[in-house]
Amino acid sequence: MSETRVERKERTRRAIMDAALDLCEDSSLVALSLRQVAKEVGIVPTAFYRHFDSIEALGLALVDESFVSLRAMLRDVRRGDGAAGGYTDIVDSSVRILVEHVHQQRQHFRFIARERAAGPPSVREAIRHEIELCERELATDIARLPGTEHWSSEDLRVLSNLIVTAMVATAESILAAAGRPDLERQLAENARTQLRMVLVGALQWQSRS
Amino acid sequence: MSETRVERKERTRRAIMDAALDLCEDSSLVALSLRQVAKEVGIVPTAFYRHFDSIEALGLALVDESFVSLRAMLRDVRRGDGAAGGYTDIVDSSVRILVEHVHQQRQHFRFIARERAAGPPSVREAIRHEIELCERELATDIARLPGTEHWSSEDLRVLSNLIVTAMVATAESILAAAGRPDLERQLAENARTQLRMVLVGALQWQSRS
DNA sequence: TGTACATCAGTGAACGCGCGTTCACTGATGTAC
DNA sequence: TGTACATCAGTGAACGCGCGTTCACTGATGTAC
Repeated sequence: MSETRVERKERTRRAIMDAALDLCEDSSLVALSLRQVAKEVGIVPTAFYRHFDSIEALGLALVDESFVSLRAMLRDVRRGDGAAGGYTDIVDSSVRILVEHVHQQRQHFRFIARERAAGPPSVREAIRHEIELCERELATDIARLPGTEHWSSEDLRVLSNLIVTAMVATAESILAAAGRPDLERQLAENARTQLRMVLVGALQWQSRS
Repeated sequence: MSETRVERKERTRRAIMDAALDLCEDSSLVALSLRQVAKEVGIVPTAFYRHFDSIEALGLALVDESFVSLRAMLRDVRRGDGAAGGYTDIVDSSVRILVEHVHQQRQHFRFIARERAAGPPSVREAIRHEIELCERELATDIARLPGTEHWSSEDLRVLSNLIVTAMVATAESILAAAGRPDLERQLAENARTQLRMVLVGALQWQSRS
């Protein structure tokens, strides 16, 4: 016996999630049918119910999975892989890591970008919540940078929200630029410039007020 | 005769567009059916074809219409209604105008935010193009601010992209906060802070480089 | 180890329903003379 | 101004199709003894 029943079930579950990511690539979860997914996986439509109650429940599982990818990226950024210190290095390494992860986890990023605005209400809410958690984490990271020692937690949150917004937008642009390396390099350069503007501006703005 | 044939046709066309904006409020254009729209309008499904070739064509018409609203807003911002001069006033009046327009043109903003990521490819492309035009316009406005006289057009575009991104995100948050005035006031305050950080940072960053 | 029974992922038929699109049509509005 | 004809927004029947969900089922895997 090469596979237990549990392993086999898990494999089908994976296949369903992969099929869903593939099939809603060009539209949205709200336009995805259970039968399309079942057909792609190679199971009969009713077998879908052995794994998920509905497409919406499948969507929530995909949100969880996508944010596992995204948190792995944030860990890399936090660890500052390749950065020797100083704002320029933080900016360069962060953008490089972002671009890498967008390529490696293309479908997850695309899923979040899309369903954040267009998914079923519960999926939108789940994504909104996860992004808020990311903003909190980033805020505590920023609080460790030199020059932010006396910031209010609200100011930290506002800055972190701005950075997350800009990086989400950058990720979306890079996804849209797939297969045009020149454009992509330009977008990464723009992202670096924007991050520098924001960091310099925030520190400057803070010391004035 | 109270109405000509042309007027009557125009009225039905309007009703179709309004019905579509209503019906895809909670999902997306890609999940909207021609029959739902026809039913909402009170015409037979086949009559839809007298006005649009497909739901996708209807979507493109809604993009055009939505950006007429959005450009009207940008004109108000540019005119600086209520601003006496100086960055603080520009920021305050711009955010106030944004919040007002988001309320007045709620469905158009929601439509753009949603279909930008989830619409049919042609609709996504149309929105992307229109937003790029807005960024160009904003770049020429920024070029008129004191302190930006010698900026490269690329830097102007990068800054303008950042501002548009932040304002789109603010609009989305305000839409999500509908009916919670306290939260909404907080979001507007955050938007003002972010705009100030960005403007201060950009000017500071520029003079260093 | 062998047997009897339980579990449960996946099957397949069936249901009523909404879908986009075709087609020939109706009848009020508009126009040419 | 009156008449004959053209236009065309909206009708209604019909089509084949994919949808979610129900139900009773099969047969391989797992477990208790």
